[in-house]
Amino acid sequence: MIEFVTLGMLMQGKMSGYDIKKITEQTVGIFYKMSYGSLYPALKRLVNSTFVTEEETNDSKNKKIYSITELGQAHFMQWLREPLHSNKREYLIKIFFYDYLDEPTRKQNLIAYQQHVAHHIAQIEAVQTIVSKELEQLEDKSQYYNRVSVMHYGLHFYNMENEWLKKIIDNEGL
Amino acid sequence: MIEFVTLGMLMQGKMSGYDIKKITEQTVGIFYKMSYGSLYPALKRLVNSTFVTEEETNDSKNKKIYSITELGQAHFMQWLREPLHSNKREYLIKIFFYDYLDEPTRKQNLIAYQQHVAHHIAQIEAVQTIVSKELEQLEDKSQYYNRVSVMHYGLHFYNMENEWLKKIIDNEGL
DNA sequence: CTAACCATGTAAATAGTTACATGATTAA
DNA sequence: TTAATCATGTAACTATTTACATGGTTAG
Repeated sequence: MIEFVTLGMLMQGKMSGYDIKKITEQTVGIFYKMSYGSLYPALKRLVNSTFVTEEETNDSKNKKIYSITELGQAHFMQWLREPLHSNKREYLIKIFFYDYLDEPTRKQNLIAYQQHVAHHIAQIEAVQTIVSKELEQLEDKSQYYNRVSVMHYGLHFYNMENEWLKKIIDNEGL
Repeated sequence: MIEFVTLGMLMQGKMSGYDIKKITEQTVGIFYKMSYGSLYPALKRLVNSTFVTEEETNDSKNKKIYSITELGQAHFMQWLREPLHSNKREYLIKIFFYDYLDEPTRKQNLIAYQQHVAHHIAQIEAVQTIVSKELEQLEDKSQYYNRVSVMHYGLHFYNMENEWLKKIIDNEGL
């Protein structure tokens, strides 16, 4: 994961490890945390696999500038083209970089993802129907208030995602 | 994390590891994935620390029934009382178990969490103002469409959370 | 009788955090 | 001159996934 975020950040130009972390924080920092303890080893791995090159500045600041290679770009683009899968919010990182992706693939992947979301909504709604019937037969419903509220959260969450996806699929807003 | 989810599930009664996983899937499965590879070692650790006891059924099914001890309950409740912190959706797991928590602490923690959410919203809105000004000066705004959309996602997400929290703080809905 | 489900577990790999360690530069 | 920021890195730890391995029970 961190490798692709790093490659994605390097797509806009060469920079130091420190800068990669700073820009990551400023852009996708709300839902993706990057620590130096994972970033620097990742950069080393990326250099070893020739997806990235390292050049040392011999000026006073002893920093290293990383650039993405053509191989690295190809590797990144391959990852970007793959279908969005919902775990760990990786999809949001990918969508963040979707300006690099061609429109047909972008649309295709977003629609496929939206179908997953729609499926989740249908699933929760089905459970909700069963649960609300079961709750009716109980005297003390308040005993399950928080449990049921978390189920509602799921519904709110996926509905929000669905609305958002609908908009961006049609390139609305901005 | 898995220890507390496990303890939480055992709060409603004794059951097998298999059942713990099944119930976890059925309830918080949308945002928390539990695998046997983490569950069984966790159960072993919980038994070692006397938070849970294990009894073997000597019938045909060779299963083990786990029960939460008083010490385990105290340990779980201590965790539950702690402030909600937003990383990794742990807060949703906690809120799911909030029917076990006393109302004042529940309300206090939810309000504190809502303030974090409000802070995030303010932060994104501030960034949005700067970004939209910067975008105005560019000819090709569409180049940043997806990046900006992900920022909007953040706003939608936190607004959804804020609305949801507002409702459950006042014990509305159900 | 066989497929789906019940049931438990380990080993290796993956991924990442946290704490530590160091030192230069810049703005107040 | 001192606090903040720039800058890089390692080691130990924590947590979890994935794949493998095994075998019993139940419903159609």
